[in-house]
Amino acid sequence: MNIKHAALDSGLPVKTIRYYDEIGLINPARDHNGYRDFQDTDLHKLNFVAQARSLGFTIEDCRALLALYEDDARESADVKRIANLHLKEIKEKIAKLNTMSDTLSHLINECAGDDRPDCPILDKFGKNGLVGK
Amino acid sequence: MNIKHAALDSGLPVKTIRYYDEIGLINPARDHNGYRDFQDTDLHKLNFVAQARSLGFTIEDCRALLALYEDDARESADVKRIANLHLKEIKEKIAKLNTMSDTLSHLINECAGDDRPDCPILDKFGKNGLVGK
DNA sequence: ATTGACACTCCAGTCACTGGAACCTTCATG
DNA sequence: CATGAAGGTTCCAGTGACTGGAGTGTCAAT
Repeated sequence: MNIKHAALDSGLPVKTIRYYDEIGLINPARDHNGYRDFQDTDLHKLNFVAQARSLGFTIEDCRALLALYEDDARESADVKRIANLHLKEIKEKIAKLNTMSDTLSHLINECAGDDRPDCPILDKFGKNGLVGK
Repeated sequence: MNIKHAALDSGLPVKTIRYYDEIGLINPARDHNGYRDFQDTDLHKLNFVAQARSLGFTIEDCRALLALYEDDARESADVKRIANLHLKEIKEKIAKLNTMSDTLSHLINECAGDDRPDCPILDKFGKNGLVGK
């Protein structure tokens, strides 16, 4: 199976699949002409990685998860630990973005958004952090 | 005022300030010895950028906002437009992360997290996308 | 024989820094 | 005056996870 098929199957761009090969996340066989030849296990891995990436796991997480996936003697606790760490990071990101969103929404609401120069957004950026120095 | 003072004043790392100089976001004067010499306007700009960056604006956004900040003839509508675009991006990121968080939480809840290999997280990663092919 | 759609590798760029090496300046101390 | 510490400088490389492009090779069909 050629790389285009693998791309269609996994939903990943061809370029990304080549990249995953380059960094050793997958290791497809090669045809006589040098073309990658994807077996079912390769497609399986690509789908696995695509799923994990879509949930925001890093490539290194994916590497670890793939290793566990292929390890019959794995302990689900190891998987859960990685997932929980990642969930924590996601939640931290959400919290940060919510703070940004709230602050920015507030500033935007106060800005007239007309043809005059007065702007609470710029005021806030400019004056904060200098007050009291 | 030397770069360390500027760093303490703005809360930005020294390296970051040098980087902002390199990309032309600031343009501090130089002493006879080649050291950067920060004036009040430079500190002002650094604080401005630090504020904007903490709200997630890109460097190019910061450049545009700084230009507006220094333009007496600006229209607040221009500022508001940039801010609104950015807010939209933030909200999209939050939505994506919330989806990730929900999916992952669900999977984690179903995983025993013990010494046995069975793991719904890996099952989901491995089998999804292949079903029905 | 040629065309078009594939495939391949390698290099550069993205974004916003960050770390490190190698070097210079300034000031205080022995 | 030598030395050392603590500041400053530049330049280069690396981060993560791709992505775009150049230049080239292969294959099937016309």
